[in-house]
Amino acid sequence: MSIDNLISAAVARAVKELYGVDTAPESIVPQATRKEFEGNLTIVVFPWVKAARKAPEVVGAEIGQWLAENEGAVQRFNVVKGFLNIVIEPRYWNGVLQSIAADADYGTVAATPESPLVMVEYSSPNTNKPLHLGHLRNILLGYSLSQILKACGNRVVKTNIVNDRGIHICKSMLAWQKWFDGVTPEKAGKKGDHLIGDCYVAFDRHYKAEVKELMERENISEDEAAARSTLMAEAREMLRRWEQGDPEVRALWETMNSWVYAGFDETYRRMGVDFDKIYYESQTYLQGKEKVLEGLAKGLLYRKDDGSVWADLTAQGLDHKLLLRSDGTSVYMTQDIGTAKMRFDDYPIDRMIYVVGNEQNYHFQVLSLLLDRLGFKWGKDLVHFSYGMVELPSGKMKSREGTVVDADDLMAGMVDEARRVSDEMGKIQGLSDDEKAAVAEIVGMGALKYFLLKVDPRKNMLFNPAESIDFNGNTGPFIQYAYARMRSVLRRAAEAGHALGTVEYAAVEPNEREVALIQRLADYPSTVQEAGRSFSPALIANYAYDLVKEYNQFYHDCPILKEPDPAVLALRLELTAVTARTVASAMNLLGINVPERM
RNA sequence: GGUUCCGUAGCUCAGCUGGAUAGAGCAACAGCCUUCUAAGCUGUGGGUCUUGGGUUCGAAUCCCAACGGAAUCACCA
Repeated sequence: MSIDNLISAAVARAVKELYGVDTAPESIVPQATRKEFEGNLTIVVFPWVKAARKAPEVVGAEIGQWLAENEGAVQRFNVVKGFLNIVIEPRYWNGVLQSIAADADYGTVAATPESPLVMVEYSSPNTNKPLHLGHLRNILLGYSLSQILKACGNRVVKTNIVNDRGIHICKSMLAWQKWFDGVTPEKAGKKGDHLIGDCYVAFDRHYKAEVKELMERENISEDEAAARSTLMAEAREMLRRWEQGDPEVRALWETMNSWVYAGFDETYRRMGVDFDKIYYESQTYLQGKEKVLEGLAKGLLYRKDDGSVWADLTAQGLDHKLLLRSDGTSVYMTQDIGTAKMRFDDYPIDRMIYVVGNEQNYHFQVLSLLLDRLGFKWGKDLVHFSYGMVELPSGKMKSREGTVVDADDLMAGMVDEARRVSDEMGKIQGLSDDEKAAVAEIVGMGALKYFLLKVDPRKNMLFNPAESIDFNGNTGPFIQYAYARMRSVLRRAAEAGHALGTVEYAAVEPNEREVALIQRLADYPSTVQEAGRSFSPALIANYAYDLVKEYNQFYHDCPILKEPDPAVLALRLELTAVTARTVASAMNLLGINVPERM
C-alpha cells in the first residue's frame, strides 16, 4: 500500500473516531507539502470543520495528534491554518524505495487476455505528399498514447488508414506521366514520397497557370476557368478509369504508391514507430457504401429524389449529412464507416481511438452518431483524440506558400545539430564514429519528440524553425543527459566493486533530498494511470522532467561514490538505479530512447 | 451567425478531480568545474492568471456573460 493510501485510510479512521463523520478514504487526497513548510504530506482539514464545530487549527491538531498516536508511519505533524502537515517516519521511505526496486515493471500494469481491446488509429497519411511537422505531432501522439494505454493494462492494436485513392493521387499520377515520365526514386535520388510530392506540386503549378491563362484569354471568372481546365478534366478522367479498374491506370497507381510507402516506412522507422495493422481506403471505401445501403434499407437513413443518401441528425442537434452522392459514389464519411466495418470484422474492438487533428471535430462527432446508429457497439464511445495544430511564427503551415516543414528534413536537421553540439562538448570522444552517430540520432530525435509531446495535445503549439529546438532546460536531451549520468555513476560503482542491493540500507535515515526523490518516484504509477485516463503523453513528459530535476538536485547535494558509509552508499546507488529505470520507462512511454552515455 | 477549443512572466509552456505566497525553461544579470559527465546546479529581476459577475471557508481551476484568437459548419479529404 502506498503511503498516500495509508494516510488517507488513517485520516478517514481519525475523522470517524473524532467527529463521527464517515469519509471515503479515496476522497482524501494527501498533497505533497509545499517546500516552505515542514512535512512530506499535507491534508486539508476544511471539509470537517463544520462537523467538528471547531476552528480549522484545532481540527488539524486533533487529527494530527490522532495520527501520531495511531499510525506508525507518522512521526510528527504541524498545523498551519487548515493545513495539516505530516512528517512521515524517515525510515519508512526506505521501505517504499525497496518495494519500488523490487518491482521490475514498476508503474505499468500487464494486459491479460481479458483486458479491453483498444484500437488506436494514427498517422493516416495521403499518398500524394511527404509527411510534415503536423504529421509528426500526430504520429508521436498516437504512438505514445498506444504505449501509455498498454502500460495501463490494455491490449492495444496500432493502426493506420492510408488514404491511397482519390483525385489527389490522380493529380500526382497525371503529373508524373506528363513531366516526370521514366523518373523513379532511384534515378531522382530521393525518397519516393518526396518524388510524388514533387509531382503533386508540379500539377498544382501547371493547373494554376492554366486557370490563369484561361481567365485572361477568355475573360472569365476563376470558377469558370477551373471548370474548363483540361488538366483537371484529365485528372477526373483518370479517377474514373481507376474506379473502373483500368489496368494501365491501376498499374501506375500501384507503382507510385509503392514508392510512397517505401518513403513512409523509412520515416516511420527513423521515428521508431510502427503499426500492427494497416488499412487502405482503396479497400475499405466500397464497404462503407454497403453499410450505408444496409442502413437505408432499415430506414435509418433516407434517399433524396436525386438519388443521394443522407442521414438526418437534426434530432441530435446537428444537420443533415450526405453519405452517398447522387452518382452513387462515396464521400469521406462513407469511407470511414467502411473502415470501421472492416476493423470491427477483424478485431473484437472494445474501444476505438482516432488520433486526428481538431479541424475534424465535427466529422468525428457525426461519425460517432452514425456508427452508433448503424449498430457498432463502440460507435457511441469512440474517442476522437483531437489535437491542436503546429503553427509557425508566420501562422499556419501553407504548402502553397512553401512554409511546410518537412518531417525528414526536420529530423535530419535535429540529428545534425545534436552531433554538432556533442562534438563541441567533446564528451563522447572515446566512441567510434558509429557510436557517435547512434548517440546523435537518439539525442536529436529525443529533442524533437519531447518538444512535440511535452505540451498539452489539445492546444495549438508554436514551432519556431529559426530558433529550432533547444537542448537545454525542459527538453529531451536534458532528461537523456541526466539518464546518461546515472548510468555513468552505476558503471563506476560496479567498477569499484559496489554491488547493488547487497548492503542493507533499511536502517538509514534518508535526508530531505533523498526523501523528495523517493516521493517523486512513488508518484509514477498514478501518473501513468492518469495519462491513460486523460490521454495525455504531456503528463508523462512533465513527470519525467520533474523527476530528473529532483534527481539533479539530489546528485548535486548528495555525493554518491564518495560516500564512506556503505549503507548510505547503498541507498544512494539504489536511488540512482531506480530513478534511471523509471526515467527510461517514462521515456519509453513517449517513444523516446535514452543513451548509455552522451 | 451556429458549434467546439483556446486565452497564465517579454517568449515557449506546466499548474491533475477547487487549497497555503501561481511554477519551470528560454531570454537578461550574478555565482559554481583540482570533487560521481557544467546538455548541470544556485541566486536576482520579471504576473491585474484577458475582463466582469456568480458559487464558498477558499477560484488560474467550477458556472454565466463579454472581449480576443483558432478550427469547423461542401455531392473536398
